[in-house]
Amino acid sequence: MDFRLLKHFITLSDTLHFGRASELCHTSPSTLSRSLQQLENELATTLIERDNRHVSLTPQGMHFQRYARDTLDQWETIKRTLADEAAQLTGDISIYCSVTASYSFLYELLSDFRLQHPGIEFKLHTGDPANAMNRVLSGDDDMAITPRPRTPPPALAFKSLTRSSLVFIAPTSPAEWLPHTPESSTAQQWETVPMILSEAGLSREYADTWFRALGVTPRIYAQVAGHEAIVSMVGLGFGVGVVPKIVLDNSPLAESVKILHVKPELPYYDVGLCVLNRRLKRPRIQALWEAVSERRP
Amino acid sequence: MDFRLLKHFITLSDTLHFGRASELCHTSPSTLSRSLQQLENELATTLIERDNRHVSLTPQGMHFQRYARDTLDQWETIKRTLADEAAQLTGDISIYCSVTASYSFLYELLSDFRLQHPGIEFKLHTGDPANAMNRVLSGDDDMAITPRPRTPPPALAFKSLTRSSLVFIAPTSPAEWLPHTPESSTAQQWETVPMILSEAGLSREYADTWFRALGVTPRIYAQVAGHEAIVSMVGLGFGVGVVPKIVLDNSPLAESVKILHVKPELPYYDVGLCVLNRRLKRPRIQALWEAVSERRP
DNA sequence: GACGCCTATTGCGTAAAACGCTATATTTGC
DNA sequence: GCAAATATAGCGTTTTACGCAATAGGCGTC
Repeated sequence: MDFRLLKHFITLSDTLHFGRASELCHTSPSTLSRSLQQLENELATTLIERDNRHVSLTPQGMHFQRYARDTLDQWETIKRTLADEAAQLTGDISIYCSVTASYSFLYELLSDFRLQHPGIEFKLHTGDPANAMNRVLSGDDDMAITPRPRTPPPALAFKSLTRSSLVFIAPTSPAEWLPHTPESSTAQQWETVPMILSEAGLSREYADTWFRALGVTPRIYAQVAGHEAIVSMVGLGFGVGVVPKIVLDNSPLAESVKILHVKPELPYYDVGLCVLNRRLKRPRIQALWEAVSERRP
Repeated sequence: MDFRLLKHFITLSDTLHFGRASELCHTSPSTLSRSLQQLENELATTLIERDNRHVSLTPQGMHFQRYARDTLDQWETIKRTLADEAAQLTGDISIYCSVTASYSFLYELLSDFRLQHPGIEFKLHTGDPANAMNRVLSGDDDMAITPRPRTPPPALAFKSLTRSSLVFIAPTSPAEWLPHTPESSTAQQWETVPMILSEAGLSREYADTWFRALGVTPRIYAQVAGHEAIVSMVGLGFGVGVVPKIVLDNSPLAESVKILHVKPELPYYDVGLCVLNRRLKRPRIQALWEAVSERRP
């Protein structure tokens, strides 16, 4: 069923005259006759009673006329609607990040963008930054805020937002296992410290590297998913943790812990936004990506 | 826009895979690809984001998917509806007849038919029987109950319902101009009688013929449209009228008038149903026509 | 009552378009 | 890095659609 058939039928049912209708449709009477035949075959119904001299609608024809008009109207409506939607970006963008990132970066990142593109909805998923890249690679989320790995997968595009340092944190309450001179680290003063580390992710890798350089196998008290939980456990006095400083700055438990200024310091790392290269073709993703580039000159 | 494009799009948006969708559509992947291109061209929008390895719906695609499903649903619905309507006759049948006919014939004519074809509505127009054939010939009404003329127009089909005689009627109240011996008519006793006749139609023609045979030019007191009004005027004592006996039999004023048994008697005539031959092709008209044939064995 | 006009329909030759096969480019997983 | 997967463009063939001209039938008119 082609919409041209509907147009032909409507014109015909308005004029009740094949010759005049064919002119209005910019076609020949024979084409119009065949259009109507095709329509009536598909519907297995007579829509227009006609002979060489008279043309009139059957009851079914009147009914079908309403259908045809509605259908063409709806077609015009969807065309206009889709054009409007294309002009104004719409759809969802899902972002995966840590709770900390949702506090610290996101507002700044999205506040302007939301005003500029009110048709776009954001779906925010928070969780352990260690999963961030996989969530993007698997397509579960469009974007993620994550520490930039040393060698990002080629399918991902990366954009730095800020740098942050990893820090050791200890409870402010006293504990006998606290290293006495964290500024000059010795192996033996760290061997008995109960450590609270990430299960995985860059902070864990950096911490492991740090201990290996010191020649120490740390006593791991707990492995935690999510940096925020590390702050909690350290604040409760369970041990010493390693977290990005930015997590500490945004933590409501910052008072319960203190930074241990160890030597050598843990490395800085980039925190940035990542996205699948191929999703950058999506207009709304591309728009956000570029908005991030142009932010804060 | 062809509905096949919509089907292709829906299958594609369900499977998100050109190969599998093409099998479901019983076509080739290249056809499917071109269907989608055509659709996107007509809509000037990207519906499906795709590369050699991934297929996904855009926001517009999701919106259009709803439209496409609705549209195909509506198409199936109208097909079913029209098929039902075709199985059960529907539409209007308009009938023109005199008030008398509407009392006397119509109930009998239509009562069974209405039960058998509840989808058909009747539009009843009453008026002077003299107009009946013209109403049908011009297409204003589908059918009419009318006296059968001596030579019916070739475009009309005719079917007798009953015979009726024309009668002279006079007021029951005395009047000096009343013919004293209607049974043996003489010219002079009729010349002064105030006659109340139809303006036109068969009853008028027959009356004229009757008077001409008698060699009398009647004194016409009033020319009336509609036999029922003749009974009224005669009942009020204005003169002598000529009406079909059946009108008298159905008149509430029958008590106010009496039949004059004139010699020679006015002729009988057929009262029947007429319809345009070409309208007999309409199923509902044909059904009624045949129901009339089979009525009352 | 025969003739001529009007008009929907059909036959047929041509034009267009749609289809499927194949090759290609590109991506992904091992 | 290689092989498998897959959407798409090119191209030859088939199918479909179009319009012209002829046909058939109804209707008004002389």
